[in-house]
Amino acid sequence: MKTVLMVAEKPSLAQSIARILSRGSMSSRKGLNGTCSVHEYTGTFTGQLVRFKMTSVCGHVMTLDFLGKYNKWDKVDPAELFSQAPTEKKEANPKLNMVKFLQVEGKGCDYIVLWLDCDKEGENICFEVLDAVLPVMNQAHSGEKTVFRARFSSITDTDICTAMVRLGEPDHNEALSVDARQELDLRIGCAFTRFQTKYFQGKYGNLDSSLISFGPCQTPTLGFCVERHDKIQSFKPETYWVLQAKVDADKDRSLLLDWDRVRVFDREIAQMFLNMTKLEKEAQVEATSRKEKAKQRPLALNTVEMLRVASSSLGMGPQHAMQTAERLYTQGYISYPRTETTHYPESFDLKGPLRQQANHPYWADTVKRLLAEGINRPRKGHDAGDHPPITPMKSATEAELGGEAWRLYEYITRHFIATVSHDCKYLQSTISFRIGPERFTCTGKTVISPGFTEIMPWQSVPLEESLPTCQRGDTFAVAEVKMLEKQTSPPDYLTEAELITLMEKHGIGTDASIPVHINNICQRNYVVVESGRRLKPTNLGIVLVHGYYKIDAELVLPTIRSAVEKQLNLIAQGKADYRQVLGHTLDVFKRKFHYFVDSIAGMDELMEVSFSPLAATGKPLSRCGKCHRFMKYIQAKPSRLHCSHCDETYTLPQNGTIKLYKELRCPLDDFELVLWSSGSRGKSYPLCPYCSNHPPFRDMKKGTGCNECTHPTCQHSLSMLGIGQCVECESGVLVLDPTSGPKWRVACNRCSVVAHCFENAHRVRVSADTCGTCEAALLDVDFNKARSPLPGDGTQHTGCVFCDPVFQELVELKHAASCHPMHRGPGRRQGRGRGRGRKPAGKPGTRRPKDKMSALAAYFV
DNA sequence: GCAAGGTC
Repeated sequence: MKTVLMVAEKPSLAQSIARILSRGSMSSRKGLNGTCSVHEYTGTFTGQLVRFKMTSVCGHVMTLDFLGKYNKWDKVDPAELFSQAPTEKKEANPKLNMVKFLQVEGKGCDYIVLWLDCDKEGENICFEVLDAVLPVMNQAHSGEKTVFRARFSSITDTDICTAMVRLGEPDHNEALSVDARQELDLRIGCAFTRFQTKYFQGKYGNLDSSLISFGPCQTPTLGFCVERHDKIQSFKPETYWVLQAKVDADKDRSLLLDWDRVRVFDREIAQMFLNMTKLEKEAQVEATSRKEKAKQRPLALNTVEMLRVASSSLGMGPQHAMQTAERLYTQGYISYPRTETTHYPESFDLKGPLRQQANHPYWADTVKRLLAEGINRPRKGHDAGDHPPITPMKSATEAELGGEAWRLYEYITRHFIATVSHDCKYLQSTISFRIGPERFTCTGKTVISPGFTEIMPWQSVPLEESLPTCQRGDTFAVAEVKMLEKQTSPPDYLTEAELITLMEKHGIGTDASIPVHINNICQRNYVVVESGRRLKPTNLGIVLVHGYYKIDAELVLPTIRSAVEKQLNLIAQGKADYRQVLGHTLDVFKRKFHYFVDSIAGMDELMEVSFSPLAATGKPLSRCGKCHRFMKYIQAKPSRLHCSHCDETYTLPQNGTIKLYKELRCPLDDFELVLWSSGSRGKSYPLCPYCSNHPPFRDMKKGTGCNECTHPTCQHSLSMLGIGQCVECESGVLVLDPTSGPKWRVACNRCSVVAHCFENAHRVRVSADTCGTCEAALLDVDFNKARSPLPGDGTQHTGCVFCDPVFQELVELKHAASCHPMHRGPGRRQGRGRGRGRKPAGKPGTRRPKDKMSALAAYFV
């Protein structure tokens, strides 16, 4: 029997589609990566009985990057990234092992049906899948078609079944347009980012961002925030005047009337109108009207609307809201949360999900009434052909979900119920008055039936006292006419919700990536989130945007994306050649880049005003090995040491504190050593600022400390303080932390493993001798006489931390505090001794011992 | 260390 491989874009879709096509009779198993499942069933395909294997990828299989050597920032001129630097496709998520997985499942299959999402990205993924799978599939008989594309616009039985009988072919042009986008984004984004970062980090000490990034989505996103900031800054308040009249309605009630002229900006004119009206005793009713109006029930919920409401009403940032929604989805509480569609498919079962909510403690009454009286037909929304709108999938309580997840679920559910509720109906009454020659109006709203506002109370029409009944010609006594002086007020900073709307409107990002771009500009410290989730640009953000405006406004305008996308669409439609469009667009941006580099002084002038030069930043800390003057320690991200005399900057490891290390010097370059530590429960090690930036030995990596240095005799080096191979990671060595006493620590120089040992010992040294069993270096330990754990009155003991029975009791394995609990190994019990790294006595392990002697040997080779 | 796009 022949086999048909079918591939969807995500595991959830593979399951839904397989369930539809197999009519529920499939057998499922997990794939080798543990994430994707394979659903199998038999059926007919091109008139023959076949075995179907339905599975999925997880989004893109491949990602684009430069060849390795072009990722070295200090060796490559960013200008080279536009053309010379070659790119390669790498596996997008190596942990998922997607290529291998596809090949295992695809091996021996005869046909392939591609069920990827029906957008350009999906079309591109089709070819990523084919690249992986075609080489291992059975060879086609001559002329037989083996590759098929299923095109569907919703995940409904009819759509999926129709797609299956009308299979087409994947569209190469659409896929190519995505290849072009990837390459443009990569080359342009990286070139500008590297140039800006290096240029400004090399000049200023307090930028407070370790990366000055640029991108065709993130930069316009920042642009919106700064545009609002500029409007606020340049706002000049204007004074205006308003007439306000009050008439007596009943004996104890008065009505406030609005002036039909709304406001005037000339005081004398306002005064004139006041003079014409203030002596009038009566207000005459000129007209009355009563209109029934409706406030529309909401459209079905899509992603961006959910993110807007989450930000503005629930106070949840888009990134966080999306994570919460994803969790609700994987736990089965809501439907797929990434969709642009606001229209329920015709076959969508609205009553099913509604019935599930019929006993919910919060909205049972509303739901029961809807079910009894009949639901309202939802409004016609937009069908993007991706996924149905976001709806609840099962009932849940606050106690069950807790906190944030509950609040988002509650909103999604209330929104869903609202979409099948009736519109809110209210009566709008208007009375038009004349006082002297001036006209005034009074309007009031009274609710006829609340409709959906019952379940979305925050949308309800505010309760007002109804207007008095009257008719044309009636008169009311004027109680007061007065003139109010007011001022126009500036707009406030952009809210996240407004920003999302702007991004959506200009096509910046997609429903899935909008939260990422907003998060980016926060993380880069271009904007900060203020109260009410308003985004206030920082000095850095403002200077960048103003700089772009000065040099080349197109770099920050929202049109930068749409202009490129227009070109890409030509590729997709087969109207333009992929190579030509790519080459042309790269050429345009290469020119822009060179112009930007040549004009950078224009942006620098703005930087100077807000930021201090390196030489004027930081506090003197340690001495330079070249000039022996003090270098300044710059704490702001990225932390570094700067020697203003030599005009050199040495970067330091991030996310920790730096102190002077006893004024000790590196024997190689005479730089004073500093001590890096990662907080009280973490690790610490000395490092030489020069060696860390210019590793002296072949096997020492950039950015590392003395605990990775293979200097044969320096007392701080790995050679002198290293004990043995790490118990958990492959390449690390456990190194004694010489500063850690009296709570002595031995820490891995690569991973987060830390062993706490010999509390209260007053001296610990690494001996030149090694353990006969495991080849680790022995430790020489002196204990305090009063608190010695040694038998008898002994204060001195030499032994192996892993094998010595006395020491084993005194060693406890832990992970540095910064390590996430998820990645922690098994508990402390395993920590005694060498854990899984331990090898049986007398049998040398397969792994080369990385002890002192072997490290030395490696160095002398 | 960089972009934006999928998805987990």
